[in-house]
Amino acid sequence: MSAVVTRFAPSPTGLLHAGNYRTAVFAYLFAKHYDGSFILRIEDTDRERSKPEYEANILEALAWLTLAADKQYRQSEHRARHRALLEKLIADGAAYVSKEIPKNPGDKEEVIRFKNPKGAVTFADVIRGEITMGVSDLGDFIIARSLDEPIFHFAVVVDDADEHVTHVIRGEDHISNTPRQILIQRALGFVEPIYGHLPLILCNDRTKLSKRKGAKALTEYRDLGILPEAMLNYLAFLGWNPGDEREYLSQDELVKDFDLLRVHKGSAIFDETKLFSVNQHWMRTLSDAEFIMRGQLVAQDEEALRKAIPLLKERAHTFGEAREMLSGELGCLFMEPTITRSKLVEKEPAAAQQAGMTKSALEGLLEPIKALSEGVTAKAVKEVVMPLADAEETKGKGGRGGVLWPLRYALSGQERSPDPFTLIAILGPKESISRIQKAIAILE
RNA sequence: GGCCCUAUCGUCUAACGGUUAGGACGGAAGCUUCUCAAGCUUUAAAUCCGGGUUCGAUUCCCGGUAGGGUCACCA
Repeated sequence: MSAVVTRFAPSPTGLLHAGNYRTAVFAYLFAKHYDGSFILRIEDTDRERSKPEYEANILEALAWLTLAADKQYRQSEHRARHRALLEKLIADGAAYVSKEIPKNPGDKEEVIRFKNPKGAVTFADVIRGEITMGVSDLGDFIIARSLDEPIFHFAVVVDDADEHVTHVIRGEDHISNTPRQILIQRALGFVEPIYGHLPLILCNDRTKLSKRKGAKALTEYRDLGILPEAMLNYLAFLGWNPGDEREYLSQDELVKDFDLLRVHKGSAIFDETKLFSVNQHWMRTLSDAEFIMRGQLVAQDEEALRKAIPLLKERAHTFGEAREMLSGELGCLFMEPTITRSKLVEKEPAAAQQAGMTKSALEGLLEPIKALSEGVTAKAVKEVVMPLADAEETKGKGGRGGVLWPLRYALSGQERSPDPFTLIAILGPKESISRIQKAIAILE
């Protein structure tokens, strides 16, 4: 049995989205699972619409997803071969030059049509079983605009045969193209590859994913701070699963377990929320150093940044979000916050508006915190501070919150933030004292 | 409209005739807790409908219905 060869054949006529790349993922995983090869063919036969920047984007996206092609070429490089076979088909009488009345601007007055043998074509699809389609209605379909301008159907058939592609793995939207391609194959005497038509990836409205409907280019997710291993994992699980209850698989594991036979027939909706949650999982598997590097995280205080990583790991779903947090809700770790008196005394019982209780609570924290050493852990801080807060609670003066709220607010300047123990551990006792003293000053 | 494909919780899916129809994401509740986040626990939530076949259908067959794809001198 010959080695498995699959291909991904995008046309560089736009930015490709997750649905397009899911096809690449499956073709890649299938080939690699069987130790075969994966070919990238840029289908640039449409000279008008093909653009170098789109091709560059495809290359970038594939590299990001770590889907390495064993071979890569542009379809236009095979023009001579296409021309030769077109001539052969015409010589054989299987195709002919046809005079046309141009219907649209750009239409040729002469094209090459394939002589349709009529009848029906049946082919086997690994995912769907046998499919039979009548072919008469197609008429003598066009296979080239001229000897040097083959149309998709023709170029695909020739290239797949020449590259010894054994499995044509592509989207379900190609099912109706398959019969005419098989007709061309037969006329050329090529062996028929095995087909596997993947279910489509849909938008929320259940129609084919498309840029027009707001589907992001795959590279946008990269820019948002999605990890390639997360995207790969998520994409692989759209229409496939390993058959057990594992949800997070690495590329190696995917290659090991992937099989076309377990691919679904029904289409799936692309769910960004789930993608983000998968991404969070993969972010959490990173070491703190990797997290900083791969997330391209920067902060004035590198030491504080390092200490803030665990916080980011529990909060951020993407690196973009992590970067925002560093200057947003976690900004207090790097910059002194501005605080207001009214927020500071928010937990003060209504009876005592003089802020006296808050002030004394903060003052009571000064000495114990001062006694802490630099590099103290959040747990150790809690052991010192919590008893003080508990004491307030037993005195019935507003509970722990009477101490913890002003403390946390003095340190963070935020209504919502990590707990004060963690804050002190990251800021260090010295900076913490400084902030608490400023809060006390406001209450004078 | 013709042709083709498809159909399990809101979403991704498991269950190759026999399960209390399982898991994950999301949701809700509780615990924890000064807040947020996380974590832990609990919970709601599905076999499109109708016929067959069978002792027994999510599963096999047929018919509906619904959704999708495709009908270019694009790919």
